[in-house]
Amino acid sequence: MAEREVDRSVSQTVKAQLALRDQILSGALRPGERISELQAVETTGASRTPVRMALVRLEEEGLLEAIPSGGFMVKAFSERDISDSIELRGTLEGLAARFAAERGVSARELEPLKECLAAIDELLRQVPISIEAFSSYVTLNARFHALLTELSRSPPLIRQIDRASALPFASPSGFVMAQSALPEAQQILIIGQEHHRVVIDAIENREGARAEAIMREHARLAVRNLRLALRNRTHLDLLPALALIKTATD
Amino acid sequence: MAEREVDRSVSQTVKAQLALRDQILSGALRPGERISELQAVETTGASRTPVRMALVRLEEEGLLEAIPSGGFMVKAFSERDISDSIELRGTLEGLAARFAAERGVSARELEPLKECLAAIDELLRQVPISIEAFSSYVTLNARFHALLTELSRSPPLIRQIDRASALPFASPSGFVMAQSALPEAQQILIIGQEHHRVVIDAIENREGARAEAIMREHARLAVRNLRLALRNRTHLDLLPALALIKTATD
DNA sequence: TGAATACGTTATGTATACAATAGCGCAGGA
DNA sequence: TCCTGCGCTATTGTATACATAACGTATTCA
Repeated sequence: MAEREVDRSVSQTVKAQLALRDQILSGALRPGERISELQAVETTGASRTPVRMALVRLEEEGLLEAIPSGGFMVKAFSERDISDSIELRGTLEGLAARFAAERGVSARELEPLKECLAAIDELLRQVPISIEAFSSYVTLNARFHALLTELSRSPPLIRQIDRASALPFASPSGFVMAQSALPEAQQILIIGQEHHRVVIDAIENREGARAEAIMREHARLAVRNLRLALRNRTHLDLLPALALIKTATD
Repeated sequence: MAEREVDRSVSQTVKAQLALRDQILSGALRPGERISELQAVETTGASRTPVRMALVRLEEEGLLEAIPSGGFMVKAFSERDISDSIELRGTLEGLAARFAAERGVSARELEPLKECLAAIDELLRQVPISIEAFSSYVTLNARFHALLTELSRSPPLIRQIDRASALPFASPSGFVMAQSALPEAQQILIIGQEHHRVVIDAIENREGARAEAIMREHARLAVRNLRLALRNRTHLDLLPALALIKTATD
């Protein structure tokens, strides 16, 4: 009995939204491709009304684009769009870090951040890092960034960062593997981890400007990371642009 | 014949969205108040489906909040939320100004900005400034900021700033009058105009850091402006929080 | 008298039927 | 052979009907 209720515990709208997002981010729907409501109804199992609500939400989320004559298409992103998105998110995270530093954070609140840090340290001890470890890193890194954002205690900022991260953090993708194969990956991860360490230190010492600066630097590292990945794009040609954003921000 | 077609030229969804937004921002629906679909159907003239789509859009826009048990309510904002939103927008505009400066902008592209600047100068020559002039100022200022954002040539950033500005710039409100009555208003406007002048200069001379810094300072001015207005809140008690955000950002 | 439960009403979530429009194809004429 | 116009089809936009869940009220029992 409990098994069947799993389906009903989530609204049809949410179910449709998740299913469609997966289809987009997995590349089943390619950038530029028009999304047919009827087809979405078939693949998601929901009826047209919740599917339409999901489409509207995904449009607001930035994954879809409204077609003037009606309907939606999967949005396409240029390389510049992607790197700008990374820098954008870094700027917002910088503000969040500054807020955290200026407004003060208790040792107890920093605890989960430090645990994340330690866990990532553990992973990075592997040389070279395995694909599984890299995958764990991606999850832990996302968690670190989310926790850091929360420290700002600013609902509008948290909300905005969530929206700016919709693309960067949404997708599970094969890109992770492609990137972990790069020889430079390990170096970049180590530098990124150093940034994590510094931002915690800055927040602890209530150095707002330093906390902000390091997060922006962190984003610039991610942009370098993206460029690097794009130079080795042999693995990537078939992946949707969104998958690119994801990993480049990690 | 043409008269009736005006109604049909806009989709029911858009019509409902605009109507509901007006109701929220005008204060007809108070923060925290639940929005009844049925009531919205009556006041907007659209049927339930487009009304629901409009509600979803307004939620994504940040004006509404989903109620766990179903339905939507008008979102309420604290003073801190509002000042954070202003600083947030200033940070994004700073990034936009930096992009504009670093990426280069032609003299022709700066022309509309300078026209705005001159028009505002003209208005500020009045001492004290009239309510009508202040109202024109609000419009011109919004135009200036929109043009500046465009100069970044970064669609993701422009989009994000639009979202961050949904609250600041959306509302026509009686708050304009309340603020223009403050004796300090004129000084603040003059300082703000100086910021506008500096950012154009910085962009022209491709000084990215300076362009960014001045826009962030501009936001801090707006926050001071907000605090000032809140100290004289006699006129404001009956206005929805959103109306506050609007003017404080101008 | 107060609290708890049951029932009824109301509002939201979902599905589907209907309408309108845009795009496409075919056919006919120049 | 190409261009134009008409008509059809497919898909989206809108409306409404149905189902379900939540909230309020009233009644009953402790």
